[in-house]
Amino acid sequence: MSSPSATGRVAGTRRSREISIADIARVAGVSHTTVSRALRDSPLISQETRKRIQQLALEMGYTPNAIAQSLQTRRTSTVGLAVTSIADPFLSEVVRGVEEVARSAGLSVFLSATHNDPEQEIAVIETFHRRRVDGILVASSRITGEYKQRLDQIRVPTVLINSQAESQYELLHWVAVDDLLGARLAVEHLLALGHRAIGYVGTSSRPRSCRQRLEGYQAALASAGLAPREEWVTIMAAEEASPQEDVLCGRRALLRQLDAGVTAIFCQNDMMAIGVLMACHRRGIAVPRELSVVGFDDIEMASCIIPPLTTVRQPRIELGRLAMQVLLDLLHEQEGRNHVLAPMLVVRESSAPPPAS
Amino acid sequence: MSSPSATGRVAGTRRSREISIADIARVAGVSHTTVSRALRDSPLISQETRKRIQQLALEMGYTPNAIAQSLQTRRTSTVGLAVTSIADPFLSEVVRGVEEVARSAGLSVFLSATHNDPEQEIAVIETFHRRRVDGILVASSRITGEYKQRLDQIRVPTVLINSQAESQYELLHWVAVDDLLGARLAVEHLLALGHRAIGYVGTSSRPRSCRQRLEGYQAALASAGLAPREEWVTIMAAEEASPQEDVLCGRRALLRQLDAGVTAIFCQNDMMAIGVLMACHRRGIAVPRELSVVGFDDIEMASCIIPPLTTVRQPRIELGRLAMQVLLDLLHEQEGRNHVLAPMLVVRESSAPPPAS
DNA sequence: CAGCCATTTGCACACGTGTGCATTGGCAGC
DNA sequence: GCTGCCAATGCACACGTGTGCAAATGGCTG
Repeated sequence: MSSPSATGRVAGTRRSREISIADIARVAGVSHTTVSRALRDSPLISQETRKRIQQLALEMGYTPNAIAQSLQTRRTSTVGLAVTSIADPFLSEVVRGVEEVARSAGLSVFLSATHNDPEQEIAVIETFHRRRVDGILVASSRITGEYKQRLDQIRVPTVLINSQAESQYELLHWVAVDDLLGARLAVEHLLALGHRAIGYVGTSSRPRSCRQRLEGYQAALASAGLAPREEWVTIMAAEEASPQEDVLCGRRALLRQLDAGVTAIFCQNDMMAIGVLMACHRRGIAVPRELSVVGFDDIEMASCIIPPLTTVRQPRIELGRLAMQVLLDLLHEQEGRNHVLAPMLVVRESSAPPPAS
Repeated sequence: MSSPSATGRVAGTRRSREISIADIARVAGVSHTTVSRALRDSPLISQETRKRIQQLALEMGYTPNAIAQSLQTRRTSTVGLAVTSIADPFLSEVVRGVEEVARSAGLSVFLSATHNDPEQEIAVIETFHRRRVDGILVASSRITGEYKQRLDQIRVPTVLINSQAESQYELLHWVAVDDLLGARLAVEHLLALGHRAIGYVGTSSRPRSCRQRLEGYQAALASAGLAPREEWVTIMAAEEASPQEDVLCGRRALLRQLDAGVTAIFCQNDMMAIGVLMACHRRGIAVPRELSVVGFDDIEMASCIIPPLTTVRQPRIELGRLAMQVLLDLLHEQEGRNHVLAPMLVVRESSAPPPAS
């Protein structure tokens, strides 16, 4: 599969030591103190020497050693971002938002994947701590209660994004989308179209959003005077929280939903909805004529597939930006405010009135 | 849009100093030297005190300070990864592969976006250097010749992934997919189906892969004894290298391609192909009956859309893994071998014989 | 019993930068 | 000329960890 081609120059000549302020000091005939101050534009240093030293630093190709600075100042200007899956289209946008804000604030971002495994999540956070990040962001966290006290001990400002842990914790900050509202918007849309038998397809890999969206679904049905039937709800068992897995869950769920006799399906997320659509395509079921399908998230793909998916839009980039903003506030010793973002219904072409029976 | 909800505990109680090996030494009644050695399992320390100190460290909740370690050892166990766009489905997988290998080697990854802007790419690399990363990975690099000498000065092991820079540079290492071969596979597939008027749609935002795929396209046509016509080739001007932009380019390109009278279109990547498909959908053109469309990359979405896209699969995760592996070799003072990965044709349902005219 | 060696521990310095305080030199005011 | 003040610079230490070398201890051998 792979073929060697060119061979780069061997890294034999060991990387010579980087030049430091001491080197500049030697050349300039001053102390390293003066250089340090000159480079930071300290008013203690005369305009003249300041310019001279800055010029010299430039000529010598000096790059400040952030490691040494961090050790001294006890701030690394670094944050850790833990996500369940890097290739998840939903999380990609969140990461993008985080990086965007972090970068403009002069912070660098460590990215690590947890694969939806609490153990790995803890390991990732410990690594972040070891590297003395100034703050930590965790998307779809599944940290359990027993680890909370360790987090308390570490005492690094932490913000959770759409936490999947069932128990909240007053020490942690968070940013999340209102799942309950989103689910209600979706189901009310289907009800308004005339559907009466509406199914819900969720996954156990994200327990909290699954439960909350289920509750929103049930609330909407109840408001319409409908008693939700047990067989309308399909929760697929899954450990991994990957797009592939979600699609598979969606595909597998279709049969059960059809057996339950629903005319519309509300899915926990877009990938599962796409799985349902693919299964429909395979079985020759016309969407939305015979069956309506609604997703959740509004990932890029939702508008690209055929039929374009009716879904609930989560402000994904905004979620990342906001989480990073909250973390910035915490780093500036301000109190961090938690946020609940409102999702939005996006009607496309995968939903329509039920077939006249 | 957002509503404040709970208010977290104010971070007022300033994070007390982390405990250090000196603290452990004090409690254990030994010197910090002994603690340092004991924690690193040095044979210089007696089994007994080693155990005792390790136990103590555990009880006191000690976490080694990687910053201080880095300053001392001059290795940060850190790599920088620069990508043009974080939310790009192609790059997401590459990032995933990189992170996977890096993590299993005990390295942490800094992630930064360059937005396909050489200036920002340089700034990102400078930041990585300031943080003294052990190595740098750049996906879709656009670094120009004049910056090369600066890179030479920095002297950080660097590996390029699918570099878009036209001029190669012997000091840098790289991993790439064989664009020329991929394009030939795609076009030969269309030729085998009977197409004779085949178009090419590319974008100027990734000049190198655009050129190479164009060359592969031309080579395939030439091999079939066809003289490629100028109007069959559409290169869309674009600065940004984002999925959205690519889709737009694809949509806009369709008209020109139809005017040129082609019966099949080979696109520089899947997002552009999706753009073409969407434009077809809008104009009521049936794919593949009236027009065949072939993409490049084989992103997740390619198999989810309707019709499922015929495309050229790039081993994306493998690309990331391999790049990181080459970097690891370089870090271990071994010579780094450059690699060319072979892409693979994936035939789905967006390609078929041309309509009988 | 002296001397040697192995084992275990600590001293002191290094990594590169930031900063409180002391020091130096120049100049104005008396 | 002396004093006081201000501007400019340097000394020395700190941040937390790793390591070469010296030192202490104890056991063993000649």
